[in-house]
Amino acid sequence: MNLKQLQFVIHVAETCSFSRAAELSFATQPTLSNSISQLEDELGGRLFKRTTRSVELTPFGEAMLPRIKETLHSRDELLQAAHAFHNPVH
Amino acid sequence: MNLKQLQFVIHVAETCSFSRAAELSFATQPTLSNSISQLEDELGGRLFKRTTRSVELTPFGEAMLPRIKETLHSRDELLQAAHAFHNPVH
DNA sequence: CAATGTTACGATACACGTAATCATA
DNA sequence: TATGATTACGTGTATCGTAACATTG
Repeated sequence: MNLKQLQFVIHVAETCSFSRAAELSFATQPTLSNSISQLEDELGGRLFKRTTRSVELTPFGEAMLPRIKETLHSRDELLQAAHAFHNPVH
Repeated sequence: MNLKQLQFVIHVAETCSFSRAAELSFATQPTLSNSISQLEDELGGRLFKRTTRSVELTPFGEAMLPRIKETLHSRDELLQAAHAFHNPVH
């Protein structure tokens, strides 16, 4: 599991599409597809239900999404805090 | 920035030693040293003050540590939630 | 000078993209 | 059958470990 995979999940959930999520992520569709499959294997279940015309979160995906967002949010706060430390508000 | 680097930081902070942290992390000292240097570059400052006999957190490191722990904690909760979803308590 | 962190460098593995394939609305 | 996801596969890069080096208490 890594942070990039989590960001991919967010983008897929937001766009309901692997191809559009790939654009958002500056990656190709296969790269994103593989990366998410790998994460799904690690988490023990599918996060998305795919058909050729639609992508939607599974119940498992719904359950994981808030946790995933929280983890990415923590990362963002960490980066912001690092930046703020070196550029303090006077 | 990745989760492994964050875990390395925790181990170094806990042991006050790169070599002991490397053991905890199942990595070699150079690997850990490089990985942390890379993170420090990305965050814009040294997290640890090194001498040959001691390693201690810098003020910047002190400031980042809680954020780092929080991010790793979020990841742990995500993994636990995934496990719990497939092994619900009856 | 002994213990510990860093640098250099080569090998291996992994991530990524291209191309081809599969699936379904 | 056209759109969009997956699989196959080769390549380039990044990660990791070994060995050599630097540093300092």
